[in-house]
Order: sequence, then C-alpha cells, then structure tokens
Amino acid sequence: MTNAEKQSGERMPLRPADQLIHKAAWLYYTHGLRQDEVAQRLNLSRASVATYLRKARETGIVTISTSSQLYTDEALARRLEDAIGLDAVWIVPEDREALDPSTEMPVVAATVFQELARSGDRIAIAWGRTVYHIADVMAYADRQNVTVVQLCGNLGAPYNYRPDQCTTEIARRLNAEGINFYAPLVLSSERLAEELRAEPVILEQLKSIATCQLALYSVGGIEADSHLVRCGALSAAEMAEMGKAGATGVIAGQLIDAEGQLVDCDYNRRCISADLDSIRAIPKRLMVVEEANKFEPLVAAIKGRLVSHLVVTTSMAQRLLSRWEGAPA
Amino acid sequence: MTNAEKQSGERMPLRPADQLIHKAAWLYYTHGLRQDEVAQRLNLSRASVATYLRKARETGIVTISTSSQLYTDEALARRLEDAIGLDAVWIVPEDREALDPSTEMPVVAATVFQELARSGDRIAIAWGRTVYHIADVMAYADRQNVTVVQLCGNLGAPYNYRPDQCTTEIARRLNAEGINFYAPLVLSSERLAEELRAEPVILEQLKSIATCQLALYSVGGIEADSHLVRCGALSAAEMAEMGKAGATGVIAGQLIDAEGQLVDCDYNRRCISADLDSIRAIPKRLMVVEEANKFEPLVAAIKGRLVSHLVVTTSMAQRLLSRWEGAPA
DNA sequence: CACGTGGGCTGACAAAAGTCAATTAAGTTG
DNA sequence: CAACTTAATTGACTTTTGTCAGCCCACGTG
Repeated sequence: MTNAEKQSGERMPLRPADQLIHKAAWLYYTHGLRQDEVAQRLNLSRASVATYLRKARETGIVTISTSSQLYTDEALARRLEDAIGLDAVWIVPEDREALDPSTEMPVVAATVFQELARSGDRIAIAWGRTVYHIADVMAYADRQNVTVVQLCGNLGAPYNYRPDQCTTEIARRLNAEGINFYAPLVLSSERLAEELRAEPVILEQLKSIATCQLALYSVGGIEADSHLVRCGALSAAEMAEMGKAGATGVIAGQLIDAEGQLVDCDYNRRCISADLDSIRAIPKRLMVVEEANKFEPLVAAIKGRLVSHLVVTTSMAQRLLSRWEGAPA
Repeated sequence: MTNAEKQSGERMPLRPADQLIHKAAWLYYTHGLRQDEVAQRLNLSRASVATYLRKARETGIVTISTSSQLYTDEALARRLEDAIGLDAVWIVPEDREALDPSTEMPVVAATVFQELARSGDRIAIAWGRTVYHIADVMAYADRQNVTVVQLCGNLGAPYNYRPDQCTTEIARRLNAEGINFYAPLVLSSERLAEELRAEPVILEQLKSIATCQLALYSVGGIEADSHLVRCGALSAAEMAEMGKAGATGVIAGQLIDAEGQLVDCDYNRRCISADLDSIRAIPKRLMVVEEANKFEPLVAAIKGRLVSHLVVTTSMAQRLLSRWEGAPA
C-alpha cells in the first residue's frame, strides 16, 4: 500500500503491486518461510522478494519493535517516578560504554512514542530540534485512524524543523493524517492574534488539542541562543527582559514561569498556540529533554503538570531527583 | 526478562542475563547494527548474539507483526461488513494457490487478535478447538498490564483444549496475567449452579466479563458430534432434543436460539458461564469460524449481536452475504 | 581438593539474505 | 509507432546470519 493511498483516509483496496508486498511479508514474517520459498510461491525471483520485504518494513506493513524497558529499568527511573509523581520515566545513560546519548535519546524517545501511540489516537506534536530529531529516527508504522495535530503556530523560513514539518514528518512515519496549523506562532499585535484565534479554522484546531490522547514535546530555554530567539520570535534583549520578569522556559512557543504557569506578558498574548490547560488535559504528555542546560525549564514544566512521561539523561535525572528530594513539590 | 518475572505482575529489574538480551535486541533491531558489531560492543561472540536475538524474539522483547490487511482487502469483506453491520471482517480464501485454509485461519485470527489487543486491556477468552488453534500459532508479545479472563466454566478431562488451557496459553503468549475460572461448566442441578454462581469468587469473575475490551471465541454447533456432546456436557440425545426445542448454536458453553438469544432450558440454567448481555457489552467481539457446517450457528450469533469482528472463509462469507442480501436483518 | 555437572560461550561451517549491474518490461512522448 | 524514459525484475556475487559440536569455567558435592 502506498502512502498516498493511506493518507487519503478511506480504506482502499490494495493495488496489485502492493498485494504482492503484503503477501510476501505475510509468508515470510508470519509463516516464517524462507525468501526462496516465498519467491517460489509467488513466482518471483528471490531478489524481488528481498526487495518487497524491505519495502514492507519501510512502509510499516511489517513492524519490528523493541521493548524500551532497558531504559526504564534503572532504580533511578523508579525513584524519579515516585518522587515527582510521573507515570513513567526513561533514562538514557551517558557514561561508560554506552551509545552516544545525543543520538540515543531521540531513538529511545521515538520508541517510547511508538509504544504510547495507539490506533485511533489524536496526537499533538510540538516543534523544535529535539522533536525533529525524534521524527527523523522514528520507525515507520501503519497505524489506523491516527491524527497528528500541530500544537502551535508556525514561524518563518530559517529552520528546517518548523512546527509543520515536525507534524508532517511524524504523520508520515505513522501513516497517519497530519493536520497543520496555518497561522504564525507570533503576531505583531495582540489584537491581530486575538482575531486570528477567533477564526473558525484556528479555533477549531485549538479546541481539538484538549481531546488528544498523547502529546510529544520538549521544553525550551530562555537563553540568548535559545530556540525562540534564534527563530526571531523574540530578540535576545526581549528574552533577557522576560527572564527578569519571571519567564523560565518555553512550552509550545509560549513562555512559562518557574511554576509552569503562563507568564502574563505581551509576547504570550501575541502567540497562537495551545493553551496550557488544553495540554494538561492530554493524558499522556511525553516530554523529551536532551540538553543539560534545560534543567530549570524542565523543573518548571514538571511543576506546571505539563509532563506525565519523561525521557532524560542520567545526569538530568539525578539533578531532578536531588531537587525533589531536597524540597519536595 | 523471564516469563516468571513478568507473570508476577510487579515490574522487576532485569536480571543481568536479561539485560544483555535487551541490549542486544536494542542494538540490532532498533539501531540496525550487524550481529558482529553488537557482539563487539557487548564483548560477546557473534554466536551468542544470535542466540540472544532468538530469545528476544521468542519472549516478545522484540515483536515482529505483519499487517492483516491482506485479508480485509477483498470487496466481499467490505460488502459483508455493510450488509451485516460488523466492524470488520477478515476473509481467508480457500481456493486457488492459497495456503491451506485450515492452518491459515488460525494464523489470521491470531494476527487480528494481536492487532486488537491493547496494553491495559481485559480480554475474555472462550474455549474450543478453534480458540486453542489460535492460541497455538499466536506470536509472543510483551503487553503491559493485560489480563486474560476465562469466559466460562471448565469441563472434565478428555480435551486438551479446555477453557482454562485456552486462557492460560493465550495469557502466556501475551505475557499477561491469566485469570482462570474454577467452576465446572455444567452442574447436575440448577440449584447447585445457582449457589455456585452466588459465590463471591465466581460472582466477581462473571461480573468482570462485561468490563472486558475484547473477547475471542468461536460458535459451536449442535450436531451429535458437536463439541458439547463430545465433552460429555450433554448427551447426543439431549442435544437433539434441544435442537427441536429451538437451540441453534453454542456460545461460551450455552445454547442459543436462531435469534441469538439464550434458550430457556434446564441445561442453560445448570451452566456457569458469561451471560450474553455481558458479552454484548464487550466492544470488540472477535469471532472466528473455521467449519463450513457452522453456518446456522454463526447466523444466530450475528443476529444476537454477539459478533463485531469476524474471521471466516470465502465460502462462508458468501453464504452469509446471500442470506443477508436475500433477507436483511 | 579433586570431581563432576551444567550453563553459557566459541569457532568453523552451512544456509540464508542483501546487493547491484545488467536486462527486460511498461509506459510516455514526439 | 518508434524512440526514449522509467520502473521492475533478475542472476550472480558478497555479506550476514544460523547452527552445533566441543570447550571452558563457575559452582556445588563427596
């Protein structure tokens, strides 16, 4: 089955070529025949069968998934869950002979995400480097009736991990429908933002976020080289200003304070993005944090109940734990 | 991770040996390293890695699943869904160069079952040759928090597809908890059956059936060589008698009439089994019918709304379709 | 402390799967 | 309708994987 066909939503009959891929996959993976046996049965060369099988894997007709339990296993993860009250924590080790954490974390996150995503779900996707990395390493799967929605408005050109790209790419991987959000993330005036938010198309989509079953995002920092500044949503000076005014992190393009509440500021009022209560209404909020310098933003997001499932490095986990054990929330 | 450990319910830390299996599986399947690379990384021989990977597949640490769409694909399946109002139909072809349908049907059913079963589900399992065949070919998977419950009481010795065995085997395959039902299917007196049904343990379990998300069963016939007769629950003569009195098929050990309603008879009153309304309350009722001679019982089960998902042969599908198109329900 | 004893590991070989350049088929355009 | 373009298919070759007899080492035992 072709992506285009699946994307169109309607369940379509398989084209002859896709039928063959399905049959080959079925005989090989489900019945355990050898490639030459499959070839014989379908009157093909073995080489073709090998090609078909690769396609079957690439398109999600067959799915090979590995348990991510390895990363939930450490005692540290358990303690963190208990201390902070999260549903589940995955810890990516940085030390010893381990894999490079900078490549490993997105892989773990992608696996976890796939485990959490169910057929029929609506899934909200934020943006950012982390999310894009995850999309990039995510396995193809063929989930039925999944809808992927974009959590916040878009920004202009420079980045290749724009919100709509994150959404689209993940939708493609799941063979799901991707719903993009055609509004800018930040507008130049509060009034304009308000009017745009009231537009039926936008309103509809913003409302639909609260009905998602799963969200995937990271949290942003507020440094001069943070994501928002580099995208030009805010100047470095403005950002510094906001930091003084209590901003601690960024969720779906919006500034939050140290308690994980929306900062009451002009910038936030000019944003078009999911409101925090909608996000909190999503049962599974999967947060993935790669950078060590996102400690304070992460703490804020946790305090603001914006996280239910968490993927972090060992050292970040340790810092979180000592913070909570030192001063329980 | 060992089955014993998983079975115990509590999430336990992995033993060192199981850790290795997980790591090998992760590197090989998730990262796509070659076996020799994995071996190098984990300081093992490649042969050991191969062994570990086999174990990982066998225990459900990695899962390889194939889309069953091939069997939903035919137009016939679509027409049947529409005509009868089922959620989904899978059709196993019998003709042409196809696989032997008698082995293929359980394989398809097992695949469909795995697709329908979600983590966290409660799953009700009936018994019979068909169900046991399905259990037998079912792939191993490692679902979290699944509970498998037995739909009806047990019978005595002769069969090796006793209700408790079906339940236990499927629970083992899913790495789930299996809850057996320690009561006979039929008692010698109505009074005794009633008293037993009122026992807290039994009562509890019977009530819990309505809260399942998925049921797996077949439908029984009422011939002299039918399941119930061969198990000694009913004599051939009694069964013939019941047939005259309107019994058309058997669901979870109980006789149903042509409309899929419980027959009001002594035998049924002596049964300890899920009541039909509890079964109807289960959202996904997967019925699998292998034998051509179960046409009338199947029609009865469908009329009684005991089926939402169906796996049948092409010829059975055709017969169903002509019945419904001839005289819509 | 020598003696099994069994689980896990290895090396070497056989079997299976992956790859790619060449070829054929199918479709498209001037 | 011939020429060209593109995609599908294959045979031959290489690489990777599966297997199993034998080995080694840790551990319990007489």
